[in-house]
Amino acid sequence: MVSGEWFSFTIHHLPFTILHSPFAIKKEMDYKPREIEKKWKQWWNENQVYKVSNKSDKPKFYVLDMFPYPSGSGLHVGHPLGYIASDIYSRYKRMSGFNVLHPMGYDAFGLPAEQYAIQTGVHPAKSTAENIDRYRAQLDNLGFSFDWSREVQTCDPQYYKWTQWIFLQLFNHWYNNESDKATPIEDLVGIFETKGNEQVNAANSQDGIFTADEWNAMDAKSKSDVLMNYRLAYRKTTFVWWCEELGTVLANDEVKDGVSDRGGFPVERKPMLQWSLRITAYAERLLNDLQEVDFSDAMKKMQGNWIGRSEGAQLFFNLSPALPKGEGDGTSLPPLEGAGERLEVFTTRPDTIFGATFMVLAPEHDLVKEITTPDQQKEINEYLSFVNTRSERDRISETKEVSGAFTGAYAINSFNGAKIPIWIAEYVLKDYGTGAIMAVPADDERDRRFAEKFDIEIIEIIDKSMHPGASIEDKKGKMINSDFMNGMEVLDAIEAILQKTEEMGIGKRQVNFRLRDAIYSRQRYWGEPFPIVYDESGIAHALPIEELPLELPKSEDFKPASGNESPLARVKDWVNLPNGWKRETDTMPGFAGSSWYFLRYMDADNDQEFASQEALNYWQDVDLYVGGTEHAVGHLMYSRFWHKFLYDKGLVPKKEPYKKLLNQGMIQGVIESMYLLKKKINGDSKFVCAKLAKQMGITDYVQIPVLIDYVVNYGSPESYLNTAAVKKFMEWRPEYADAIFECSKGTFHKGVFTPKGDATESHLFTFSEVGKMSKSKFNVINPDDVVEQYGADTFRMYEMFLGPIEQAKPWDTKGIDGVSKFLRKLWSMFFDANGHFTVSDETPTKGEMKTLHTCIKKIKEDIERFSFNTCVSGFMICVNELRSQNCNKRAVLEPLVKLIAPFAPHLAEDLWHSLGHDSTVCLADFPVLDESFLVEDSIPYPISINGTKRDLIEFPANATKDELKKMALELESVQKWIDGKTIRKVIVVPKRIINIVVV
RNA sequence: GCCGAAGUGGCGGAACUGGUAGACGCGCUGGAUUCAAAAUCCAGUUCCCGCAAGGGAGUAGGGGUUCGAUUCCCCUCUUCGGUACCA
Repeated sequence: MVSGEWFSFTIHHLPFTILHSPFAIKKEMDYKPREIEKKWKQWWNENQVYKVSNKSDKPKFYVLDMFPYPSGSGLHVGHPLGYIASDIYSRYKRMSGFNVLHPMGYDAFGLPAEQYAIQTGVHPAKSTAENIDRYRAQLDNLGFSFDWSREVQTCDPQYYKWTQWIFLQLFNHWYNNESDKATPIEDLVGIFETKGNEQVNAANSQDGIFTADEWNAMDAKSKSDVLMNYRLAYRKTTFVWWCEELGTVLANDEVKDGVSDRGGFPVERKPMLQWSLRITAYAERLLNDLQEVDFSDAMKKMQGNWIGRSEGAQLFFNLSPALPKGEGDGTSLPPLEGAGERLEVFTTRPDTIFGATFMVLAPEHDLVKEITTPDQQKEINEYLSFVNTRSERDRISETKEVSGAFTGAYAINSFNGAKIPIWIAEYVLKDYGTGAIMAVPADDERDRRFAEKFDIEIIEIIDKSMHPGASIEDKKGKMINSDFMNGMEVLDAIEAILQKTEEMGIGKRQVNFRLRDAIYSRQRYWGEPFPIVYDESGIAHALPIEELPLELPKSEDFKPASGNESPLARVKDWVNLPNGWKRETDTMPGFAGSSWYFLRYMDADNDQEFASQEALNYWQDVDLYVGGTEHAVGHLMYSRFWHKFLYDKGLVPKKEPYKKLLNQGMIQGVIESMYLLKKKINGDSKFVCAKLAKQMGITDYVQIPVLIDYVVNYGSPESYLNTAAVKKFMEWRPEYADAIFECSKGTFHKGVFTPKGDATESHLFTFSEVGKMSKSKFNVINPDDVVEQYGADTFRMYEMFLGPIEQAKPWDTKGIDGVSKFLRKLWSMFFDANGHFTVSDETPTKGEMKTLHTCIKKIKEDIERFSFNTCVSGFMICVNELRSQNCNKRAVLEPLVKLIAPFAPHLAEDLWHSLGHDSTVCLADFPVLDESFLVEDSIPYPISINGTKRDLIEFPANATKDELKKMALELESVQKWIDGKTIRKVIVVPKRIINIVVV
């Protein structure tokens, strides 16, 4: 550019440019990302650009990332995907006039650090701190705009003080179903003292009813036991998932497919005394309030299914003792007392009662012992021991095969006096409903299988002939063989029987949830200690707030203890208090700290409260929460539950913690593996080429994952190892130093390649598949390496460019060159070949302004709908167009720099300062769209004949429909197609298309 | 099995409310520059027929609604995610 142009600008227009004549700035001509990134990161840091205040005139906006668990392997390229998206959004909002809270922290308690400690002896506190340092360095490398002054670590006593405090609040409350909110436990004591528990409508696990007198007569321990059954955090013996390998109990969502989610170890059902949280009290609200939040339908569905609400009825059946063979009415049943006298089942289809030809109890059901007749005792015992040997995996894998045993006892159908035999079977679960069902083989698939196997009568009760193809769930058909319901439609019959059973006092409407209370105890060291002490009689007492945080003792002995004991039990001087009381030795689970961390960021240093009311009222809730779907039923449910509890207490202003949830897809890795023959050849291992292995049976070989760095063309079907790679592989895995490597080109053995034909080197095909990026698959790509080569801005934009944020996709470094090239092009628009700053203050052309404003419109719209991949292509189009226009005008380039600042902040900051600014681009105003630049004089109209495009013609933008129609029909290209035909119709869609229909 | 999401060139993907299918990028092909390479720049690139002009087909497959369908409806197939004796 000619430098003379620089002095023609008007000074009031852009006053600062005078300070920077083109001669004053001498830049390196090339874009050097690593240099400028280092420089501006430091500058941002020194100037505390990202620090955010709780006081502002601007509207608030809270952008939250799911904080990471700092694992030993560090971040891989998949982790930052969500962080980049949220960072772009935060920066965009900040520039658009919002006071943006965008914090980061660490979910630092958990099993892996402890497993690592057991293997290596390194204390979890130490390894966790080291991992956090590493994560921080990796995160810093990517230029995120986090306000680190608000960092939280869940293992920090100043943080978990409040985790413990919230736990104690849960401990000190019960759930009142009448007012539908959590209520202080003192209130409940007051009710018990005056009225007993009969009138209390609470979420509870209490069996039986007591009067005020009975309550008042109880000793302290009994009272404490009763109250425990009402608390929101309670201790009870329940069947829990026990993982022997991990030495701890696990929650429902930590068990998948019958094995532990972490580590994949077997789990078993076991009755244990454990702390639990009564999340079931909130089931209905957790379900209903999903309507208010902006989560994906898939996410809502997942949570809805997990909660699993079903409407039905609770029905009671009188029991009948089985008559001993060949005798009169002598009974072998002991008299039952209290509620146990009747069998209680849950069913969604009370209308089918006349088809109930047997009852099934869960094997663990309390009644089993009491009702089993002597004749059947042996059979029942055998079945119970069979059930005991079955792992959860067995039960899951054999869902088609039914098994069971007859107790010898009967239930009575109150409507017709029919005697219904009572069985026990694995397929009925102790946990769900009442742990007992009435089985209707005519109308239930499992019940039918069972009846067929054990030759039990099947009574058809619904005539579905009018509804061919309708499933059982459709609830269609006419009742038959059903006494007073005969002829009714199913839905009417359900209503009729519900009324009747309620009148007769043998049943009532009931809603059931699949959701279980959350087991909250872990027999581990590396977690929050419970702020609970037990007195001599075993009554649990809350620690007073002054004693919080109850710090985790600095034990070096964190190995799992024998039996069900927790490692903390061995720290005797910590457990045993001077007054003879004992501390709880279990620790809290991983989800404890993560259930409320987003609130702590609002006021992270507060040592008086978990966060001040002022801060909570300012920030309110999370506007945008970005994270993976894997937390759908765990973390998200727990934190919504805790938040609702705090809301009941008036401690947080909103019912729901997260307004909008964005789920980023997983970035997967490519797993490359080699085929190792199971059979050794003369004592040596042998690997064969993937193409050879395909011809063999799957049982002949095992797949050995190989470090992807060695593989040529990794990720493609043509991936292979050449001779050099095979050598590297042998160095890496010395146990295979003497192995034979056979491929179609020849055989490699002990450093010698024996070719088949004239091949010169080995060409050992490997097998490629897309899968999880993980240390054990040797396919981890460290973002640091990519950043080192291309720079953080390129990395950020490339990750966004890969595809829609919500979609899973495999990492592929090919293609990053395109983004890198784009940023260099953008850079080069500001400098000439000699590195002179060449931005001019000339007035831009209409075309240049149109290009700019088209881009502004696109970027703004696309950021707002989280379509970051199309933003990147929008920038590319803009830069390509401006370059073809040879644009170097400040009035275009300066807004462009601001536009791209959320995506490539380092580059933008550098150019921004080159443009003469002293303040940061991060807080500059985001460019505003001026539609007037987008107005067109003419519009290209596709002309189609019968829906097929035949021409593309520019017509004046202000032409009327009739004019357009006339002009279109006159076109030569149109005449050709309509010649000799009849025009049926001409459709003119202004600004879109003209379609001519001919016959 | 049930629930949910998706299926578009050689590849990643675009087309937001039914209106030019394949934007943008990678890769590939040709050319310029260079002693040469890298880098850069220019041109081309859905498939089929054709030198071309042009024509035909085409968004997993089949059917439908419509002047017009990647988009809406029905059926089938495939892939991914969730969940699973839930009564």
